[in-house]
Amino acid sequence: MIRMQPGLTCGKPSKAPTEPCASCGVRHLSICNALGDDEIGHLGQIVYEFEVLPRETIFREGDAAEHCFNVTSGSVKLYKLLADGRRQITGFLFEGDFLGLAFKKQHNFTAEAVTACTFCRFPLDKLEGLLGRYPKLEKRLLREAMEELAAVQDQMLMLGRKTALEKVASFLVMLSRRAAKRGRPGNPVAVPMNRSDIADYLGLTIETVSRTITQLKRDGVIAINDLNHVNVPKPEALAEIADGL
Amino acid sequence: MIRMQPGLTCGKPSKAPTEPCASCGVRHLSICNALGDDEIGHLGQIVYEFEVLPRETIFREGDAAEHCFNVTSGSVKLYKLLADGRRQITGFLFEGDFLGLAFKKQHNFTAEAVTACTFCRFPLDKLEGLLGRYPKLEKRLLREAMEELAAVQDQMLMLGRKTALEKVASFLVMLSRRAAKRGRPGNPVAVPMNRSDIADYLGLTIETVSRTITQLKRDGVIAINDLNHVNVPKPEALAEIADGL
DNA sequence: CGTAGGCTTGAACAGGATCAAAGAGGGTGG
DNA sequence: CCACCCTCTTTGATCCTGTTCAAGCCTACG
Repeated sequence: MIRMQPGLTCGKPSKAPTEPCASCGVRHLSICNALGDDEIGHLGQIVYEFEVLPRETIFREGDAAEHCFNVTSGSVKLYKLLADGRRQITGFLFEGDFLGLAFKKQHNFTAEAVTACTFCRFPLDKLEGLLGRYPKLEKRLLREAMEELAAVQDQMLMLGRKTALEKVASFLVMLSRRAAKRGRPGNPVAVPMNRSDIADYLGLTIETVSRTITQLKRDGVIAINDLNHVNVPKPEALAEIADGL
Repeated sequence: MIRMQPGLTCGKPSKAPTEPCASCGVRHLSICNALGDDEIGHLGQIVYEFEVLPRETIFREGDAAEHCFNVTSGSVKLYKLLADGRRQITGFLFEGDFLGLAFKKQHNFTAEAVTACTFCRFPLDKLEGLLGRYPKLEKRLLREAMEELAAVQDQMLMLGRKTALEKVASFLVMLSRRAAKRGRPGNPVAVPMNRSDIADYLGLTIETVSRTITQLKRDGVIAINDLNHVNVPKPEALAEIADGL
């Protein structure tokens, strides 16, 4: 379990082409795609692009909520802390994922870069203006929120009722599915986060995560090349373990 | 237990006044309040009211999602199951709470009455029509969904990182706050659900819940009259325990 | 009364945590 | 290019919180 220390504020701006959103590489993955080619210019007018290094903080729990963001590359973790430093990672984000929309004054979790990342940033007040103007954007956000709520219930089932083995298996299955959805390899699964992040996501310790991965390896369900890439010879077996079968 | 079938009505209809929504007693708590007096008649035209007994199911995980609901009285639990029967209760609902909005074909959790309940039911297709017509209704739903997402992150922090004592304390604090928000007594906290439901909400066993409550009692943080009503002589102490202080 | 279901309490167990130490890279500077 | 160091990961030994198994208790209800 990690104790947090104050980090850096977020990053430097990256290139700003004339039509940033129209030609965006992850538009098809993101909420921006709710707007058509003729409308997306409005997003481009309020967007600011920037990049951050691994471990840099995008925003902290309690910060004034003035912007929301789209991840355009890299991976991000979201977490909450208890007073004594116990940490729960509530989610990981990848390219195309949206974060930071809150109708409250303050963010209620911290967002931190796992790898180097690039983001689009939107001022919340201006985005809300666009929401009023384009109902389909709002509808898209609502849909996204409902999907998130569904996913989060699976996560609670996992946290509250699954064994360590089932948790680790669920985690790998989740990573694999999300990679596949982005057109990336789902089988040698990319695992950009370290053991500590995995542990804090699963509600375990790094030692238990490590031992469990070793066990899956011993049982031939997974095979490990480098630490950040897991081969899954038997995806069905892994999925069954994840579901408690 | 009464088996529900998709598409069929559950429970029996309750009275249907001429203007059901305009005079609704929980309107101020619910999303319906997004519509003004002049507009709310449209809701009344598509609403169907009914009641269910304790332990009756409103809908099951996997059922076709054809309706959404507003709880008008009573308490409801939402849960997911693993194949072997392990259960995680992902939330409790009380009067004014909304459930069942899904943009997927199927519900992804089960909703079951804890106490006797009354509901308003809305056909999803017709409600979506109203959403298009009244953006403020959609905005209200989005806001509600964001609040739900924020609450659910606290819940994950609890499930993954809190001790049994902290979990039980958090649970009581949650019940107390939600009761207060509805203008009900927050101090003798009403606890409508049984130990088994509490356990499955907190990711514990009934024995651990029972022992933990006994401990809180022994420590003078709570006092118990009847099993369903908890007195909290030291609310601050309980809140501190809940936050891990 | 008597019984059944839910709650509490006790005793033993176990899964995962904690404490400790040894490997494995990877980057840096000599 | 290599030696050193720092961090992350793995593995081992022990501990402890919460589980499991089991028995008794209370209360509502027939």
